[in-house]
Amino acid sequence: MELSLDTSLVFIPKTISDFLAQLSTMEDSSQRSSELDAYVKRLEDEMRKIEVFKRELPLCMLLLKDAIERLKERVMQCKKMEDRPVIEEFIPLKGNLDENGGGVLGKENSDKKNWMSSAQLWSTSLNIFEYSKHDPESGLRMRNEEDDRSVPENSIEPSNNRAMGRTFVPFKEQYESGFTGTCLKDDKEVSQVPSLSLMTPLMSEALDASTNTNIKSNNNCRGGSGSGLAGQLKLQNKPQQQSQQQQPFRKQRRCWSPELHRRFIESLQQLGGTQVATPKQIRELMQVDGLTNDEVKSHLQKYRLHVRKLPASSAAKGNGIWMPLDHSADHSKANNSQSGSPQGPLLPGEFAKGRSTTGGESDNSREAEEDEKSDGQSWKGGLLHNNQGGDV
DNA sequence: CTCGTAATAT
DNA sequence: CATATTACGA
Repeated sequence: MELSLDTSLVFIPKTISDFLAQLSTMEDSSQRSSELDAYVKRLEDEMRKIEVFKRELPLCMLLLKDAIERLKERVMQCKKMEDRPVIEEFIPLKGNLDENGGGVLGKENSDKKNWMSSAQLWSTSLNIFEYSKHDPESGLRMRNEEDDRSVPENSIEPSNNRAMGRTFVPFKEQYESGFTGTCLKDDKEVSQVPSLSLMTPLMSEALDASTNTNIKSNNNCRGGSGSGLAGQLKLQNKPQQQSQQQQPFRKQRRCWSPELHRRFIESLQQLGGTQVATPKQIRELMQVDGLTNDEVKSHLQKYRLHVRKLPASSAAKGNGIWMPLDHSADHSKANNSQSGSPQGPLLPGEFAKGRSTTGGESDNSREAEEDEKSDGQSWKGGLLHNNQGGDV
């Protein structure tokens, strides 16, 4: 449905040569140059857009830059002698400009154009976060189904199976099948929300170990981006000789989507607060496929920190604390099949916190744990302008 | 091993 | 600076 772009206003020539040719047919030279200008501007706009991905799309950048440059030359020429027919064959940009990483070799680059359209690029408040209000679990990869497909052949990291073999990340690109949310038997509206899926980090990427230039190509959250890995590359060069001291690849960063975070929060609450929940429990409760303990642990850490930092959230009104779990309008669902107490009193809150861990502080500020803003993306986004502490 | 936290990387 | 990953001690 993304084809409803308003391309009506601006025509999109098939090729730049096309464009130039068309341009040359124009009589009015001023129109010509303005057309040219507009086109250049559009090119520049787009280049700005993909600027973010310049690492992933170096060639695109190149092409774009080239095109812009040349067109600008045209503009110059145009402006100078306004009567010269501006035809000239342009360059490459012919029919198919597919050069996705390492050559997908015609396997199935058919949808390669989709990944962009489905991804909301250019962050700028596009959408990512607003559906967090009442969104269904749009695209989580639940692990209910245990659909762990076997690791593709190019898994470059056999030795380091964290979580003992159950957390390996499926490398399948998920932008096409998207979330395997279908596992939710409970009709949790497995909507076909475009984009928004659990981004699998796909840690191992084809990377040139010899030159140590690791291609960190797809690191954006949801774009599976290229990741052709259709099995055509001969990236079997798995350097195991230098396995001793080097671990050149850091795991791909996991992006905590609002969905994920939401689940995280819920699990957290069900477990009784940030302080009593343990990463493993949380992870198990979340039932998100591919999520590792460490990731949860890390997230927990961050979460705890933030929660500690800004304790009072909405104090202005006597608007006490609203239990952060109610938000969604209606979960009309029985309950999770977790433990023995279905639909029990959720939100046990946290009372006993005899955590005599390292500090032994028991006097400290009260429990500020459940101040989550109920919806994803909370601690930093919502409201951080309530400084009653005073200090700046 | 898991958990918590610090160090470190992006 | 924020966030995620890794390292390390308990």
